[in-house]
Amino acid sequence: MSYTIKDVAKHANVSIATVSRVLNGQGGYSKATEDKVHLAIKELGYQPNAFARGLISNKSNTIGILFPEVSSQFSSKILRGVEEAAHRLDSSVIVCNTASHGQRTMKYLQLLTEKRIDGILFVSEMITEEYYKKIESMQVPVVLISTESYQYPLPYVKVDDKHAAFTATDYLVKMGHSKIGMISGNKDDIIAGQPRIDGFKQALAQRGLAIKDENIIHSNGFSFNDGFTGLRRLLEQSPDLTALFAASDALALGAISAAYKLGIKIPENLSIIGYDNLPIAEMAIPPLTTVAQPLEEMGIVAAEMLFTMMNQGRRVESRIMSHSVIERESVKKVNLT
Amino acid sequence: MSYTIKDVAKHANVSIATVSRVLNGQGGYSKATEDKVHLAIKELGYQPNAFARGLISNKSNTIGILFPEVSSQFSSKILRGVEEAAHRLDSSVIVCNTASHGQRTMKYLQLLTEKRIDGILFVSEMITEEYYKKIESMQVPVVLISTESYQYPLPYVKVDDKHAAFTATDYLVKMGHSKIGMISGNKDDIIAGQPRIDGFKQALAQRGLAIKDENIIHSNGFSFNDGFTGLRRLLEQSPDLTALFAASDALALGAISAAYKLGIKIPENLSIIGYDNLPIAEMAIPPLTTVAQPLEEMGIVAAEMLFTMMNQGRRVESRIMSHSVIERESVKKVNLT
DNA sequence: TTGTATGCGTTATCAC
DNA sequence: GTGATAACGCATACAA
Repeated sequence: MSYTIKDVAKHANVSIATVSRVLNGQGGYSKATEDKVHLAIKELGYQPNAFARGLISNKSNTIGILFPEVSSQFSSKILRGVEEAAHRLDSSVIVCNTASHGQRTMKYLQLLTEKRIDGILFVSEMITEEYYKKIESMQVPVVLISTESYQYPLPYVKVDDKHAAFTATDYLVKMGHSKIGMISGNKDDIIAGQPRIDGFKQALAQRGLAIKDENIIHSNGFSFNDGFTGLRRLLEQSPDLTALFAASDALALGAISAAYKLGIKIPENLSIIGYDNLPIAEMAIPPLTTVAQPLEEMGIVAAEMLFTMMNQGRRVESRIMSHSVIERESVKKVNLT
Repeated sequence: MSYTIKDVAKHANVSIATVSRVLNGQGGYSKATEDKVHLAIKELGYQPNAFARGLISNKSNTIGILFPEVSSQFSSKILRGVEEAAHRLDSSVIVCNTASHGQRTMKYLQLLTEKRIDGILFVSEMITEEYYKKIESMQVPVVLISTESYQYPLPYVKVDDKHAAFTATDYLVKMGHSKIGMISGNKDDIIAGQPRIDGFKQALAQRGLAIKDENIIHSNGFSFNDGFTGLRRLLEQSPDLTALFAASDALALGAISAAYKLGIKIPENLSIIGYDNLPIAEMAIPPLTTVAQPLEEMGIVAAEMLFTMMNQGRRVESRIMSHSVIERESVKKVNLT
């Protein structure tokens, strides 16, 4: 197979202990032997074996990250950030696509345990009791991304959904709109669903605007199709809306598409603000004004939190990342009445 | 730390050999001991240690995949497929973002070697001599995705770029267009650049249409921005084009955006066909007609190829995946003159 | 400054 | 059917 320190030792005429020492740069050897060893390593093309190292150190230099769906722009951006942070610390990242499926998630956790990964990142999903117990038994640090747990003491990094939704809605109001609708995600989603609805309502209330149920459409999810069908339904209920807050960029894009079919001009006839600031927001026609979540940075921050937990063994504070509205061209300023 | 088979053995009053046997379901033990062992495993919450197993088997049940950029819809889709196939075989996948950077790529390969991954997937990038030597020394199967190597005998899975570009262009011709332009990627890219240009030209030639240099814009890449600026440049050179083949969906979306700014209606004034069929194609306004690559399936197929190489140790045939045009609304049928 | 020996958790080869 | 025990490749405590 491949060479071991034993081979290197023989080749360099030293003991394996010495080889191990120079390999880890621990000092305690002469320059001469160091050179000898390095030479032998090079000549043989020796490659350290992470299995053997891991067996001793009980560390894998690998972290695991679980997504409900890896192939979304949302996930990709986070993954990009995580990967970057991990790479800086010579760590690898294993991706897991849970498909929001309990059994599948548990299987991943099992695999990750056996591989003795150093930490876990959990994205966008609720932590069930089953997950938590498993995680706890793994004795490994965990950080939540874009979700949080009310029942279990797990650190997280996310934006304040309610606040961000408030900001989005308030932006619409500031631009002169008073008849504002919303297409929300699933309202049973206590992280990304209800809080954004609450933020929306609170912004209206604070400005003294009426909150009407027929101005809100509750979708099943946050997808393009949800937005597409959502807009039709919304406009049937409330034809006179002048502005719309979509709880995700995908929803917003779907709404824009539906508007296009319906002959409704954006932003002339209807202003739309999204949520997320995915790459697609910029590509939309018109370019989508939206509330940005710093996804890539969230990935970096979460990974860094994980590493400090791993390496320094200390607890870490959750982080609320700041959001901001990115003004593009889907919202029109309107004269206040 | 965590329990070992030794603990389990003691707990069940058997030897570690027996524990190992039932753990691997090898038979050669009585039902009674089997139950005893299973019970002990459960009671202790024993977790096998992949390090120890790997040390013996020299297998990690992990594969590595290298992308120039993980956070693109293109990469995500492939990753999704790979992940799916790997999961079915209880394998994990480590993602690496090379940023098309030689040194970074080499470092990843180094990490993957040390971790004794079972196979490598290489996406969208040229294999340099340096990479190939490293890969060869790793003694591990490799499959290329959406790229191929003319110098090294590495199996790949991709679509036929030239053919697909031909198909796209020919579709435009069949729809009645004769003044057709192209925004290509980098023409120095011998995989996704030049071949698509060749396919474009060949389709025109076959139909007896003139091939004019000013009808082709060579971008630096395949991005939205390249398409955005590309369309302006193209139209300056050739104002009377009625149709456009964009060598990627991102290019196409950029072109659509530019057209929107320019007051050019798609498809009334200009028909556009893209390449890739990413999710964004469907979200475009108008929805983009495009040549589809089955990205997710390519990921699955490539991973499966890798696994048969790994497990059966035999060589494997490269796969040309079939493409198809997805008709949406960005191409208008025109009367033949 | 260097070498010897032990153990990390498993699997596998022997014996019994 | 079952149990010792020797690897696997490395790090490290202890000797020298």
